[in-house]
Amino acid sequence: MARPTDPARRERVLARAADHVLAHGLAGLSLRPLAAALDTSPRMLLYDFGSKQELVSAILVEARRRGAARVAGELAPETAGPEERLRALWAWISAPERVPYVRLFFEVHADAVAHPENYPDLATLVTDWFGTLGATFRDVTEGPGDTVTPTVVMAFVRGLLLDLAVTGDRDRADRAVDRFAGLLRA
Amino acid sequence: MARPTDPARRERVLARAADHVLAHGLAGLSLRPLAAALDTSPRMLLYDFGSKQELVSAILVEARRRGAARVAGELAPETAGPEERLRALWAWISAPERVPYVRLFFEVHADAVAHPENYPDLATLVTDWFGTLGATFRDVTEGPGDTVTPTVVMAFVRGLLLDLAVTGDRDRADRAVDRFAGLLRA
DNA sequence: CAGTTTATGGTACGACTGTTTCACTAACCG
DNA sequence: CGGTTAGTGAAACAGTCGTACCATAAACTG
Repeated sequence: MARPTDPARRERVLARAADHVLAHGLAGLSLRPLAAALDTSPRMLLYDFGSKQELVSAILVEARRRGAARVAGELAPETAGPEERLRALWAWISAPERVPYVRLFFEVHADAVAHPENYPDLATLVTDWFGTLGATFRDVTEGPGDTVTPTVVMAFVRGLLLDLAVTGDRDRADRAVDRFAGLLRA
Repeated sequence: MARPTDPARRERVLARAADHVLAHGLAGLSLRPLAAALDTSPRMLLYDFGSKQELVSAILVEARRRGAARVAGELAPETAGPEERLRALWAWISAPERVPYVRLFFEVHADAVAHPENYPDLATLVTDWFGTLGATFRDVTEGPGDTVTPTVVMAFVRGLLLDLAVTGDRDRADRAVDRFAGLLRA
């Protein structure tokens, strides 16, 4: 034996690569500029990740991991009613700090819709928000196996997020949340 | 003077190019394969459109033109209530024939969110559905200047479209429309 | 016919892509 | 020390990209 491997180095590079993708998007990603921005070389990226495709996968997993880590802790005080929880969800997901994640979310999903063969397990990625959201909106729900309520809420939130991301009209978006919250209460 | 120009040829190529993009997406588009699929040459594509960027713009305009031409005629029988019109809107936009347009819509918007500088007038593209939809949902509206109602409806529809496109779960999507229609009525 | 303009083919340029190969250094074990 | 393995730099490979240049054919006017 000799010179033990250093797995932490790969993780450091991965973290900075995820930062870069969250800041600049996935579309134009290529190894040489990415390596330059990360103070490394395309040689090392392939040494650590095998191929560009595997690097991208690792970046997406990392981005998803970061998002999931936060949604668990910061969301859903169980006490309030569904209307307040919708507002909390919207406030959290539409906050400026979340913009990079939202951008990446839409980028990946748009690409997945166009080329599903590259994303074998993406359908589950959409539906597994329902685990947390089904719990969050349990009392508006009709039975424990109800997937329709989270579907409705998430469809509205995602659609409104896209609207906000494109138009930047936060005022109109916030008022739309008010209106939708009113519909939920009635 | 000599040999008069033939503007119809450019339109023929554009129509077939739009077909190709609607079928295969914008992401991996490049001139040589596109030209091959269209029985022409990259040389001629640039001769007709000036640059790839201008070609893409023309294709997007053409795709949008086709979609707008249909939505005017096929939608919104003014007689029915808002619930029926929502169902009609959903049935129309989620029909299998619309899948290519929906795919392209999400692809363009995702790219626009990541790189807004390339789409100077995209915000209007999102909001001008409100002209037609504001008319469609006029009676659920609070006054003629109300943009919130169409925002809510379109957010729900777009988000649910993305869900359907990714998961393919039409059953759950249709039931979500039922639920949302119930909320609108109440 | 000559003259003029549109349309087209072929080709090459420079830049960029992901990946591979070769060489080399750095760090560890016995 | 020698031996072994991890890490790394530089360069090259084979390919694609958008585009520009040069020639030439095709269709028209006078």
